[in-house]
Amino acid sequence: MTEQPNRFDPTIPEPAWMDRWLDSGALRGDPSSGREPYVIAIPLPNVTGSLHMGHALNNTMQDVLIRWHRQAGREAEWVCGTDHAGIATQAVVEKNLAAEGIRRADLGREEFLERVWSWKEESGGQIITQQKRLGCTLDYSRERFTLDEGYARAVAEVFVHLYEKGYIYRDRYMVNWDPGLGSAVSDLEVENRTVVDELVEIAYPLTSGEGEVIVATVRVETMLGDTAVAVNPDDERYRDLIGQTVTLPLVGREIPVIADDHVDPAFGTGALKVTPAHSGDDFEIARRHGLDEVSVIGEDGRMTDLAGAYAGLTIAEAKRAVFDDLQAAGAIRTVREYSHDVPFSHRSGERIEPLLSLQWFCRMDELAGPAIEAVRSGRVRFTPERFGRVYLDWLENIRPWCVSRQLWWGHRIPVWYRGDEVHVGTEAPDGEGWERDPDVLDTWFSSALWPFATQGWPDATPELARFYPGDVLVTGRDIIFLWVARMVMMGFEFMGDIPFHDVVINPIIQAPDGRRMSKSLGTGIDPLELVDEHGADAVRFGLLLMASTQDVRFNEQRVLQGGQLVTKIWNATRLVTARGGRAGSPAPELRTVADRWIASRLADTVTAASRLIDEYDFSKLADTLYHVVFDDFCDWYLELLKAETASPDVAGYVWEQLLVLLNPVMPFVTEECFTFMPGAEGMLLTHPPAQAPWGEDPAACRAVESLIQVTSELRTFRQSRDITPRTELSVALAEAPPDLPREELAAIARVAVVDDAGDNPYTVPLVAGRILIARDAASVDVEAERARMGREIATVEAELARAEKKLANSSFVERAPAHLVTAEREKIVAHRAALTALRADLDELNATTA
RNA sequence: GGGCAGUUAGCUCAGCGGGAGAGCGCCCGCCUCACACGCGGGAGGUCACUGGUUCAAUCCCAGUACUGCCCA
Repeated sequence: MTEQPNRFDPTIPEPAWMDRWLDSGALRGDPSSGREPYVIAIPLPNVTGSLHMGHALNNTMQDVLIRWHRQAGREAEWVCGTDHAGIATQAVVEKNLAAEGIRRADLGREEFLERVWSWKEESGGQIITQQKRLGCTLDYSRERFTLDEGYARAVAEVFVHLYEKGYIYRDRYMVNWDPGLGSAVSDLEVENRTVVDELVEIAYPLTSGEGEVIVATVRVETMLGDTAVAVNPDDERYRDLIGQTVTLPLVGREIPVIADDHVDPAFGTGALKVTPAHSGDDFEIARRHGLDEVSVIGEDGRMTDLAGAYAGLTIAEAKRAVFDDLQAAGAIRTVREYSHDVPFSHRSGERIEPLLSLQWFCRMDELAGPAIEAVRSGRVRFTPERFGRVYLDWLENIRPWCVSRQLWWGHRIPVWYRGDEVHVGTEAPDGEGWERDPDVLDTWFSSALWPFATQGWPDATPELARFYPGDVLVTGRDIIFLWVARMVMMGFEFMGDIPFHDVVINPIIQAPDGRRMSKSLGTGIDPLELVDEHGADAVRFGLLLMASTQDVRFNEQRVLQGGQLVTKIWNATRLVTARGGRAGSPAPELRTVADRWIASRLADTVTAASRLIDEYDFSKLADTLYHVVFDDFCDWYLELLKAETASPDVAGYVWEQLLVLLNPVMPFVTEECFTFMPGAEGMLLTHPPAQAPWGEDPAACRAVESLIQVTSELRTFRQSRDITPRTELSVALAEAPPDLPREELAAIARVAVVDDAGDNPYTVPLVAGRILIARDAASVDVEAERARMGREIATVEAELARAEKKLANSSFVERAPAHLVTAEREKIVAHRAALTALRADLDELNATTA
């Protein structure tokens, strides 16, 4: 064993420790070990991604869990890998190509995909390396990619199965068309933004020639595809018109006026133009009434042939032209500004174009049933609990999922066509002339299979048998619908069981100013830079401290606090070993009150830490460990050890246990320190869990609490009288708590315990009782002392008055619990005694100096 | 429009029926034989507002005002 250096540079040993953990084989879960598995599937990062603050927190939380349970003897498997991330990855490669002046279409599908694969091999998956820097003990040996061969087989299998069950179907239906992407996207990939548009009122003349109906729209160009005008059946203004027809201006089509409850009489004129092919709401109305669906806008963002004279124009051009023509025809009534919410694509940021398109959908109702029941029954539990409600609300109102995407990078839909024939299967059909569906599946379709596809499904592998279901999912609330709910649904459908029993929602860490942390806003903070600066342990600790049940602003001070703990751990190790503390020994004998106290504190901490892990309260866990190290172990126990009122073997034993407890949170410094403890064997990574075989010792705790209280009072006394810490005070403890450990007090507070504090001593009141300090009359500043005593007396008088007032309230005495009433009575006795003593002191002071 | 959070010390956050806590910052002492990246002492809060329940409310209930997020 080498000697422990004076100072610790956290960044130096980190890579070495990661290598040792990897070499140990302990990160690879062994399905044949016979131990109870503990499995976490990581929220798979995009292969294009790099580690941001959200990942850093999320991954640290998981690493704490996996390390804790690994120490506890569970067969730990933390599933590792990346997502092919269809849109994001394709976009990166397209951007690189654009720099060379090449477009995707120039290359063709095959060659483009080759480029994507080679990009993936060279530049993808950087995040895996970054996870190692954070100290994450993922099973890197089983790293998976959602587009690797086995995974692709699972995806095709799932598609075919769902198709055969009738859940997956192809339909021409209203979709969210993302013009920037040139693809449909799901409802979940759309966000509403408030925009100001021009609301135009257009007059549609009644075909009968008697009057007109005025409709309002922000999408003038879509009037070319109108197939009805709808009014509310209860709207008096239009009651007579229902059943009549109007003639569509510019187009000349005769379209009916229909009644539908969905129409809001208060909006616009109360008459709604119905464009089934280009509005979700209108589409619903049209399906209810069997109206024609006329698509006037195509997937290329241009007007179709059905738009007649406007065919080929872009949407913007058509908008202008139609408006001008309506104006010329005298059909425009009013134009005004109108603020409303419209959908935008999460992906491209462009305004969504709702249109009819032939796509693959998955019906979700049946799949949702068991997933709803799992959470309702508590088999799957959310932390914080309220997110279970969010999950249920969505599943209870679930709609079909558009699973096809018009991209190249992804799982190609396993469907082949030949004329009117359709073949759905994991393999291409026999025979000539079959063409495969060009579309790929929504990336979330494949990530929904993550918990079992990573274990070899559909093959019956040993891993699948042991590592499914997993235990915990730790993730962000933004993907409760996109991912969590779908994993539960797919888990039931294909494994017949839940994928995990706990879902822990990690908070979102905002920028220090409260804005979102984002690269584009320039508000991002790179966790790896923090690791460079402060070390991974400090960053992990700081993030955990920030991890409450609500969103928090990033606070670098928490990372600094982690850095302080790292230093403290380092130095405490030096002291413990210098005093002869060892690791690897059996539980030692407790010889002193200090020993009994720290043993009790350890027992308490082991219990608390275990409970906090079970409750996923990482912030409290970090805080608890911080305070037991700083306050209990270093501030008091090590001081008592230096004063030789505690035992080195106990110090060594307790410190080893504390290092074990701290290890899941701060793996690097604890492993490093452990190596400097004589007798230490192996790594903390696989060390047995912390033990405190003595249980709690309330008597020792009370004694040390008295010691701490009296010591603190004496320190305050010194400070207020400008008495240096080195000056020994003579203190009479006659009225101090009887269990106050005197030898310890003498050593730690630098006092001489005397029987008689002489004439006219200082009185220091305690919570219960008081101590007397001998006075050196020569050093007294009489005026200052008189003032201090006056303040002291006033404080105690106020306390006394408060207690008396409480007891004077008969309702309190009658209704409050007896122990509280008793406590107040005892306070009165103590306060009166203290007052008597203080007043006597003051009289004495006045008398001797008069 | 519906829902969910939040409003506590200068800052970031805990606490959640019986006398307000932490870390940092601030002020004052200490180079005390592990640590000055340290130790000790201290100042600093009508716990957003208004009502209600209770012997007792920062904590429970109702409402108001802001702030953030989700769904439509």
